[in-house]
Amino acid sequence: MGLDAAGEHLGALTWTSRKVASRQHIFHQGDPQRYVYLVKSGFVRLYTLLSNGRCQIIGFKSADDYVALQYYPEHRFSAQAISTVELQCVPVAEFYAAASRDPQFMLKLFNVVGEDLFRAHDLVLTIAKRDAEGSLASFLLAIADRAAPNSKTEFVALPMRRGDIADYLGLTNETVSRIFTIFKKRGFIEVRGRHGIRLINRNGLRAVTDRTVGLRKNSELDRPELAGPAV
Amino acid sequence: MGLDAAGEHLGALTWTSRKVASRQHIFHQGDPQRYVYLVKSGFVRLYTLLSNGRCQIIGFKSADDYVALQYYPEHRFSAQAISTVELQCVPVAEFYAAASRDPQFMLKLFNVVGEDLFRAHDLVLTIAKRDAEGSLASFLLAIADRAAPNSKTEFVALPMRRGDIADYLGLTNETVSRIFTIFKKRGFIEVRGRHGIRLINRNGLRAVTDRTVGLRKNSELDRPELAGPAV
DNA sequence: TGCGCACCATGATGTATGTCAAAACGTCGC
DNA sequence: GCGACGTTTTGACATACATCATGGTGCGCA
Repeated sequence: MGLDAAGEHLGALTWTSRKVASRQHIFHQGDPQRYVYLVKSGFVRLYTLLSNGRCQIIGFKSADDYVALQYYPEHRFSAQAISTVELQCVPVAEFYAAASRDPQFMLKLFNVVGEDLFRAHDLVLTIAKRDAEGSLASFLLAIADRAAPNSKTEFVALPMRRGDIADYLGLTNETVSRIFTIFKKRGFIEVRGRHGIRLINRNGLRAVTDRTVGLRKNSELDRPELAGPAV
Repeated sequence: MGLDAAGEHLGALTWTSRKVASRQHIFHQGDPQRYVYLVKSGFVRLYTLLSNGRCQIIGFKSADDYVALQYYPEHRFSAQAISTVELQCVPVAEFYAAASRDPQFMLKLFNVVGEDLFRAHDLVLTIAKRDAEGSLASFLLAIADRAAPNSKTEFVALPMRRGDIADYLGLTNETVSRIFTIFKKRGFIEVRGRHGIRLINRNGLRAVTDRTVGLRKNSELDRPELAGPAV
């Protein structure tokens, strides 16, 4: 998914390296989009600012993730470093011109956005009609899996602050804090300083994950029927 | 965005028409993906079913919208008709093979998914940390705009049930119902039978839209700084 | 045209989580 | 290693919304 996998045509592109200090913005929502970015190291948070000043975090990006992978004149959200970040940047016009010449790469980009879409849907599932414990449990498991897929390591880095998690899950930092304490007391996790935890009991978290509110026995939902064009 | 705009290469594809009755499924989450669909008329709801039986609606599709526009072996959500629906279907393999031969069309597909992604982010904004009135106001304005962009017509079709709106916004049908009544009493809307409303006071709704809960004065958020690779 | 059922509306009540306040803690600079 | 600040934690309280219960209504079908 990184530069290496970008196909031969892209090697010729004018990638520029850029280092961004923690808390600095990479770009702002509404800015004209000049570059497509690829994260090399560090963590980035993407957020939208509403007219009333509210901040909703819509995702976190880390190494090998693309940022602002869209073909649109202006940025639709803001991107801010939450740790020291190293990026590679390529001018948008050049990027898409090259991609258009390489259908295989274009398909790959299509898939990357498709994954982002899937993640966005997942975020909706995580926050809608789920109680706060469920949301946080879901988040912790997801971030652990994303950092080290099918790994059994217990340590998980949490580079973002509690407030960032709250702004991501649609909670308040107080609630996030309280639930960390609850999970700690139940022996699900162990807090290692401010930027990391150890997942001691993943199954405990998984059990919490299924809890929801607002569930109504919705009839006729998933009855297998024939798919495809024939009737 | 429709078949017409699909480019010359796609005219040769074997599109099949299919008519689906209300409440019938087009495909189920987990089914192997065989076709890409293009809605010609009617309304479709897309939803995910969680292990605990909860149903989260992640979107509604209508005329000229693609459904299941992803390059992935199985469907990641279910699609169900909420009215009589006419579809056109094309086998996935054939679809992407043709798209790969037409970079311009591939780029178009990329943009369609990009729009879906934007909508998904918008859904997150709509439901997270917003009170129920804000969510519903947002929803009504969005659906009105989508059905007839920059139009002043007051009538808006609501083909889905109250429960569907609830499952979309992360509320209960009772709450949705109550808020419809509130909006009615305030003179924002007028309910026209079960499947339509008239937007009488859009600005009233817009005012409600900005209300949130859980807002904390998040410092250092959107201070304009320099974007791009240079520093 | 009218019946019946699914959908919708409204009421009473409990609870999760937001809000406000203040103390404790970890981290970063010196 | 020390101090100071921003972050996190904890507590007391308020409230919006889910829940449970019941009655009302539009609409599809005979």
